[in-house]
Amino acid sequence: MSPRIGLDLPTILQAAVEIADTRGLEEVTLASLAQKLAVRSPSLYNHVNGLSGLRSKLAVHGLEQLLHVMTQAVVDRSGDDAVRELGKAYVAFARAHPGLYDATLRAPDPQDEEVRRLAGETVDLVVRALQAYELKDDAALHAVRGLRSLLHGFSSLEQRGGFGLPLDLDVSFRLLLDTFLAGLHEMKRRAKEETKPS
Amino acid sequence: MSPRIGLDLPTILQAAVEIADTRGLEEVTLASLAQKLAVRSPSLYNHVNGLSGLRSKLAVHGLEQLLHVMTQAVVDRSGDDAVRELGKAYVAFARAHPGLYDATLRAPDPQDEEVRRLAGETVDLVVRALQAYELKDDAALHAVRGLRSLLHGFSSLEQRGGFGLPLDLDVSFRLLLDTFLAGLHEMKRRAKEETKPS
DNA sequence: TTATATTAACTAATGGTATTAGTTTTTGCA
DNA sequence: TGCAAAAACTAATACCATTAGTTAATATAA
Repeated sequence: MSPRIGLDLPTILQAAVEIADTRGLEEVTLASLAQKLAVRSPSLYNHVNGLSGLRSKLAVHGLEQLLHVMTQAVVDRSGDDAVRELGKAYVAFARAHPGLYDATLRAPDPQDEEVRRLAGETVDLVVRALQAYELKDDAALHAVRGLRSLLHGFSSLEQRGGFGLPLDLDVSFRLLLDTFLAGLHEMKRRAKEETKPS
Repeated sequence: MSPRIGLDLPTILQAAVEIADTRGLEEVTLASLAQKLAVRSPSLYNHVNGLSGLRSKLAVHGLEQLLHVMTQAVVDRSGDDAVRELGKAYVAFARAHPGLYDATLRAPDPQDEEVRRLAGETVDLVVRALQAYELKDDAALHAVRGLRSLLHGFSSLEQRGGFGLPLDLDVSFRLLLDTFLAGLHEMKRRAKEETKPS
């Protein structure tokens, strides 16, 4: 029923994450992974459906971890505080796991059931964090997209060294989040204005 | 002095852009490019320094075009209007040239002189567009980073189909920009408050 | 007009990649 | 003790980038 213990998926993923985070996602090849695991590359096909299968599993693995740290960040918080901690957790994850973070964004098939489930859970989490702003209907979902755009954009550009300026990155990030939050408050105020014009 | 007319760099870049925008940046290989140009792949080495050289030239080419459309977008505009048009131009470029846009973000060497020059010019352009908000010192540069994060994040996620929700993307983008601008105004107001407390 | 130098494009060869087919070997269980 | 399952293996194929060395076209000088 179960011959040869050998490799297992968690071991493989751990090694792949290590390569991705230290050498970059492009360096995660079946060849480099097999070498790291002291195995011949065809052997990996017993655990993973080729390179594309490995990338899918890596993406799911990353999304799970990202959702986890985001979930931890918002427990017992609400409003600006929750959003700020959420943002810090997101950026911290991308910094700690640049390759794995990269992998989460190359989910080959958005059709993948697991990916869709995790994406949905993440959206729900952020919607809850944004409750304090009393956004109605689709507005909350648009805000989720906005926040995600901002977090991903900052993380992505930071990783690629896209910010050429000699300026403190943490300050930039804090200001960006502050500006967005101030904007959310303003939108909330405007919405109230409309409802009951003096 | 000049034998065999044959290929030239503009022709090569045009073909590469076409492949990138239709099939994705990963599909831009020396092999696929050579086939499209009805030439053997080693011949490309007479014009471009291998695959990495091609990617560099593609990145510069994309940055030039992006800077151009952004420049056109802000002429004779200022304040919210300028920023909104800038944002719309950025997103429109990324939508029209997904592969080329992708290439601009994988500049292998941020040391590249041409890349640095274009990046600097782009920053200057955006700083000018943000003049109306009277941001002092580094604040303007932080705001540039913020705006760029938001624009890149939205474009990147849109391209990767990262937004699973069935929600109008243009509305999301407009709201995001509005929120950011409202935030900028609020920051400006707060700064004035500090300067001359009533 | 002819000869030469320049250089683009070529062929051939090498090494790295993923992938498939088919074989060997280990190990749990009958 | 032997059998079946499955993991890891070897061998082979196809595609990729890249380099070395050859062929051929053309602008310019003689």
